[in-house]
Amino acid sequence: MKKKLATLSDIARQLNISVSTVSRALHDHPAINIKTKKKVRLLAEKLNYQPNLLALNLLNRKTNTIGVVVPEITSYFFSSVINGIQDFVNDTNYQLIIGQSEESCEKEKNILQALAKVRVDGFLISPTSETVKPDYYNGLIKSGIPLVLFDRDCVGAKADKVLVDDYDGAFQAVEYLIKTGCRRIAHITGPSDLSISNHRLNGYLDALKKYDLPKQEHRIIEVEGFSPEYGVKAAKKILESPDLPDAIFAINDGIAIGAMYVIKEAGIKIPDQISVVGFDDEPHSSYFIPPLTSVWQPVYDMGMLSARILLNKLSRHRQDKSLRFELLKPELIIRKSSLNLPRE
Amino acid sequence: MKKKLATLSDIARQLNISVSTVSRALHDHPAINIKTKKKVRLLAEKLNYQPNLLALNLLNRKTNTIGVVVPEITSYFFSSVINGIQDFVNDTNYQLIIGQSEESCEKEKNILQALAKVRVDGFLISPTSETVKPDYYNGLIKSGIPLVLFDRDCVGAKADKVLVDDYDGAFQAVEYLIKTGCRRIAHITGPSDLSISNHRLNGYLDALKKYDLPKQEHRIIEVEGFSPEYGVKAAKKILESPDLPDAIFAINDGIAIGAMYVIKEAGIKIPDQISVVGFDDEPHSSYFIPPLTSVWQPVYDMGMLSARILLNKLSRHRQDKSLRFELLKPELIIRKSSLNLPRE
DNA sequence: CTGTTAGCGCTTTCAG
DNA sequence: CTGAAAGCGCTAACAG
Repeated sequence: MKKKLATLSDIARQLNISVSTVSRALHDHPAINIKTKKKVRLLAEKLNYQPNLLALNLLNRKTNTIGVVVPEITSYFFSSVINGIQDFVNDTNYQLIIGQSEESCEKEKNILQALAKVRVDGFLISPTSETVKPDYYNGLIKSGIPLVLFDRDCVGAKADKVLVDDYDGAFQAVEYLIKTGCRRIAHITGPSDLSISNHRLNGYLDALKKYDLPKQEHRIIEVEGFSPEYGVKAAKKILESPDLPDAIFAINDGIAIGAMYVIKEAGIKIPDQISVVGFDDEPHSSYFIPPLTSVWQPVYDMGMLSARILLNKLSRHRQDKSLRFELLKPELIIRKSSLNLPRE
Repeated sequence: MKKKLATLSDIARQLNISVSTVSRALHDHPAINIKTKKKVRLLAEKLNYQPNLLALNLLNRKTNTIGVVVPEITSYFFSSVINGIQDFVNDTNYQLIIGQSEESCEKEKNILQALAKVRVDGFLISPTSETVKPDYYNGLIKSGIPLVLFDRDCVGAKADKVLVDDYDGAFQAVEYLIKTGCRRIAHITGPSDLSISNHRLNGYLDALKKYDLPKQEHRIIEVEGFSPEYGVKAAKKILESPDLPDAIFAINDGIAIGAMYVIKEAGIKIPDQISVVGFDDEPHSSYFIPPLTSVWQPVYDMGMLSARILLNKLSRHRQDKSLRFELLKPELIIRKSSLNLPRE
């Protein structure tokens, strides 16, 4: 049933010339008679000839595809990064193959293995929250497949990296809260294995330190996931305590949104009684009431840049060993879920 | 620099046997000496031999990849469908290549063309809002690449289809609004070329008709996009009119959220003065205050089912001409952005 | 200007 | 039980 598409030799046979002539004609090789070219082109058109990329790939030992592996695709964050990657790659002749690790280290490994088998030319990876050791990554690199890590770091991986300065984002957010008068600032942090959790936590702690505010263990709540239901849980725990905070800095918008929900339901006023700040600046966040103050990250750019770096590396034949480490700057977007900064 | 992986002939040479023997040994061919098998296996292991899929693909004229083309990947809706597809495909040896048409018919065509060139075995497509004519789809099908359409229909396409009963979802929503006492129900509809827009609009109209409520043109507002900002625009237009509605049924949650924002800002009470109902039941929707009533769709199942149908078709050698048409049932999830249904 | 040949890595007859 | 050879579709070096 499978219809066979026309091949070079089909054309060659019908025209009584050799395959190589046909190939050359189609590639506009200078040393080919104009008339022959025309003949070939015409027939190719008529037969709807499509070069068989499989053959080319085999010949070139190159597939012009790159593998993108992210923890999940449904979050605004990762899908936007992928968008950036796509848009960059669109202007090239590369294709994307996308895999989801679902935060499972083993799944990630399987995907990587499978994609290596189909001979992707390179990888764009955001590690799972379980991924601790860089061994497998380094194995891939050693076997000749370049790889760039984005958003999440994996220390020890000998790869290019494109990260966001999470520490700085968190610091900005918390410093801002302090400047607006908040003194009892709670933090909802993420899984402690995750680089971004730690960086944001450190930003939070250092901001407190800078203003001589004490670190209070009971104000730091850890959640295992990033969706609103975890925020709900965390916020309930916070509200149970008699010692209410006057601000909550959440690891991301999903958590912040869940928290806001609980707080508002409890009749507590945002931001008058409690300020709330998130991270990611998701598109819906500005439509809550009050609109959520959040740390914006250059997600799209992160995708673009990662792709650019990978393709760049791919195009250089002589592998240069230098590794790029890019740290993109986040930006605090102030909305009404936090107090106004009094003019200084 | 590109490290060459071990090939069959590498193994053959080192063992002083022929490639075919190696190939057979690795495939556990019955007619091969056990000792030879062991030798071969051992060396293959040691050399970390990986079969070259490119060669296999060329040989089999099959790539074991399927192309997924959606308007966008950043929306919860499509990324969840993709999730379903992924999960189904994971248990097979197929890979996914994902493309975004960005609602542009031309872009879609380009992607389809590119993916056909890399010889994907089949397509899973959700047409753009511009796509009207099924010609290109039918061309692909005729050329031997099977294709299933999901979520959005394209009349005339000779493909399997997996759709959601949008008409029914809309009807449920509006009937419910009527039963809770709403009489002046506005509808924010989507691009009129889009099948889902029309089906939902028709559901809305027929529900009105069933209860002898007049169709009022000025209560039907069309938007060109699905994100909150369009909802904001539409809601502002609605609020400008002196003749306020007592309910708004929005084409999707994004629009509903934008509308809710404007309404609440205007000091109008939801649901006391205006009920709001969306479509899609996005994960954030239940965390707004009031939580958004919405029509849930079996997105994940839609992905699963589409993939199942495609792979099924791919596995049958003799193409059976029968086309499947699946209409999945949506479900109204009642929350507090609409009035309670009085017990009947 | 054009044809012949070899080879990318693998499977599969066809012969031993 | 094993090997030789052909072929998937294409390109490129080498001859004319």
